[in-house]
Amino acid sequence: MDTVFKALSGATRRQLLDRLHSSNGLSLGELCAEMGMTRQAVAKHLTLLEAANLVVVRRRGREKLHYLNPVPITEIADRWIGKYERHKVRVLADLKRGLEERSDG
Amino acid sequence: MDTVFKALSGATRRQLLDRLHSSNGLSLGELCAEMGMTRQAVAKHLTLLEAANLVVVRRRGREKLHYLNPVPITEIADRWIGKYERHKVRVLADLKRGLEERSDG
DNA sequence: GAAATGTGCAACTAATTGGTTGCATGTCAA
DNA sequence: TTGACATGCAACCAATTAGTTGCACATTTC
Repeated sequence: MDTVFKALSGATRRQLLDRLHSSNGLSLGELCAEMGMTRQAVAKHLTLLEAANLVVVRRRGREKLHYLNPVPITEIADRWIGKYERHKVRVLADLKRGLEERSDG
Repeated sequence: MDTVFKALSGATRRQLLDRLHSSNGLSLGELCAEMGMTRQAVAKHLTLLEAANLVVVRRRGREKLHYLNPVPITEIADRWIGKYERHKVRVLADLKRGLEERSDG
């Protein structure tokens, strides 16, 4: 659980999750594109994401394919939002998002 | 949004949220108890939690009361879990939790 | 099997972070 | 208005982190 928060704490790692969210199953090389840093740096970040089980990998020949695993993310909310509180909070969040989209979205 | 992840990245700050989750509206002094560090350190952590809007405060005389705000936490999940994917992932998370409770809980 | 491609591992540096100490400010009670 | 309590602010230090460079290993292709 600790590892999940650690993994999510870095902007680079969140960006990697964004990439995988919009295009799942990318290789290390593909993930490096547009990241503006060395391949080794990206690989280190992916190691943390794997340790947190936020990313799972599958090898294909010399390539390593990365897939986003959303389960640990839901467990974050479960820690501080009670089961019967969820719906109420979701309504609030949706309302907030709606207002933001109208004003500056 | 960035500030939320930064705030959640520290174990001490997560512990503070735990305290507020089980007993909302505590003062700085009350939050310091059982934290095993100086008041100033705790105050710094609370500053970050406020900046992230995870904690909102209300002054009462010379005291500063702290309240947990769960909305930013739901927004984390929204970033990487699509609206129509939520239900499926929740079922998986509940299943996982159920299995864990049976085995080692 | 040699070259090109894709990845793995380790040492190093600059910047950030988590905690400390010391002192200042504001509020309540007598 | 003095003393006690609750909090605020700033300088400082040790440990962690984000990125780098350099080299090694594995797989495909010719």
